[in-house]
Amino acid sequence: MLDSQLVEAARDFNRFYTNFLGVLNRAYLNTPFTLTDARVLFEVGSHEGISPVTLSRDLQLDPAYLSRMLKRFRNEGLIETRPDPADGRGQLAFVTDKGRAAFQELGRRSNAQIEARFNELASDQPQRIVAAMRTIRSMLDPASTAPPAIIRAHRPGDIGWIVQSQAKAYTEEYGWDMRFEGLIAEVAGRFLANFDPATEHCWIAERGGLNIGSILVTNGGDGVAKLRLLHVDKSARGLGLGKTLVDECVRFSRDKGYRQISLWTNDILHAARGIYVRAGFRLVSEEKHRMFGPELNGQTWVLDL
Amino acid sequence: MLDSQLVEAARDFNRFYTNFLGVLNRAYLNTPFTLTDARVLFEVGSHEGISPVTLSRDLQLDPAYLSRMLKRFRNEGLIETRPDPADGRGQLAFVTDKGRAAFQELGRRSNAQIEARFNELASDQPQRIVAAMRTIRSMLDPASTAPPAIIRAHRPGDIGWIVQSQAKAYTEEYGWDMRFEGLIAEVAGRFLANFDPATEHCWIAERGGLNIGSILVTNGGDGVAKLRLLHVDKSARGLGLGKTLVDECVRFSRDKGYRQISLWTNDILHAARGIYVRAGFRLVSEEKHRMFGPELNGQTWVLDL
DNA sequence: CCTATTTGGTGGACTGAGTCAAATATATAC
DNA sequence: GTATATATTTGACTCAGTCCACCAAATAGG
Repeated sequence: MLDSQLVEAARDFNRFYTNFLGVLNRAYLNTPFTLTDARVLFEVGSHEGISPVTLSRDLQLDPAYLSRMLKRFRNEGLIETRPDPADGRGQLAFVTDKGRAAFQELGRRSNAQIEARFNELASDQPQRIVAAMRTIRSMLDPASTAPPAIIRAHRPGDIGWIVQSQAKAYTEEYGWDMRFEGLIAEVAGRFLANFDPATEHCWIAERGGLNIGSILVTNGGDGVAKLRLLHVDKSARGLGLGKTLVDECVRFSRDKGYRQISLWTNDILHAARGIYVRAGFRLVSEEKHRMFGPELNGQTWVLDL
Repeated sequence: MLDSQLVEAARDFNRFYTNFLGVLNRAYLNTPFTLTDARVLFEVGSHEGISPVTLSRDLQLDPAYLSRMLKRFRNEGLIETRPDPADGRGQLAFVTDKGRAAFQELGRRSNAQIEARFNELASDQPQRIVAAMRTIRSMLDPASTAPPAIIRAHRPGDIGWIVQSQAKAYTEEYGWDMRFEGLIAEVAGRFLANFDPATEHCWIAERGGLNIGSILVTNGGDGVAKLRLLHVDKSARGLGLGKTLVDECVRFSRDKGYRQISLWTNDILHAARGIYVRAGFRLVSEEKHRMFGPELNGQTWVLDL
């Protein structure tokens, strides 16, 4: 059965990760806290006003054990508890300043451990690991919500990411050949080489430290802004990110005094075309080409500002 | 720092997975074994003839504790130990039939737990989870970093990877600014755009599906081959990969009838310089520049073929 | 060859993390 | 009002895991 292999593999991973976490959790050996202490402190610190029941349910701890632990923390001045005004039986836990300091110190140690691990890895491995972790988590824990996407200016490495992610995506999805990667690498390279912050910009959409989308505006001269390299990673489609990115470009171009935005795309990229249409672009020319292997319909769209 | 979000995300996953494993491990509650018992029994069962030292190292257990545990297992007829013929101090542990039965029963329970989880998921989710688990494992488990490095021609996405990994590395290590990324993106883009397989080549060093190094030869005209974009990821340094890549380029250039190879580098890249020197390159010119921010010593090296 | 040091394994003694059962007080259901 | 469920606490216990000291065999150094 196919399933049994998967189960076996998952079990194997669990054994491995049990060991791995065991090693990481040794970090607490130099502190006065046990792993469980740390988990509780962390939970109280990050959900102020949490009740012991919730705590014991979330962390799977014996209420008696937890009660004593909270008492200890109270005596050590790490937390405070107040009666729950809404329920005479319950109470709410808060960290004191001292508790917060301890909790942040634990966080720092924990981060340092992981950072040390990540530093031993190849440059793009941490991102892949985190992406994989997110995959697992999103499936095993449907309640977990993806962190919100943010849009920011480009940073070192981002331009390479744009080239790589788009090259891979279009090769896989449409069978384009490497000339496409060559084209975007050149476009991206020229953008950086002649970058004029006053009239040009690159936006990267990022979610939880992972890049998920990109777009850029370059100065085409003659009052025309060129919109280029719009792309949204397939893991982030359907969120309206493409529209947001395009809107951002339009707003930027208008602010900077361009009179028109133009862009070049290919008709098979339906999702992108929909975005352009809704943003008010109009198709001005179209020609068949074979620049990337398969026969394509190249299109030029413009928007007057 | 750039990485802090990733670290945070990894820590978050670890917290989640600690809980998750905690729940799964409740499977042992109905058996006479603790989680640690089960881990040891599993390890002995799947590595017959394993020695207690190895066991205590692999599972991070106190040798005294383990010794007592093995004694208990021996008394209960679950395992047998024989003296190690190769080392009078050591011993080797084997499971008995009864032990094997117990160990398989534990495996069944464990599988059942995971199966139950998987059954609640959509049809393709288990596969994706397992794939993600493999990703994580292959990167975090040093033992599985074993696969040898291979060197191959470039494929879609590789050029973007070159740009990204080098931009990140040189920004972090030497503080170069984004103009550097622009330069290499342009170089890489032009390479692909005008790619002539008869006289040019790109090599990617890969290990276990991950890119770890690159180099390329372009036609500089006039019988001169240009060696460009040599880079080895920090996770793969010290393996002689740089040398191998350069040698490959030299051989290729000789085969293709070039009369000389030339390259441009910066003197602070000591490791690279060592490789060039050993390959027989000689320094022909040098000039200070500030192309990437900090003041650098650009150098041109050549090798007559 | 003898001596010093390291490594594999074991027993004694302890501790404290975590469990189980019972008690108290408040809330909710009918 | 009674009955039952929920939140928290206290008492009493146990056993998983640790620390230290020791023995026996192996290895290293002179």
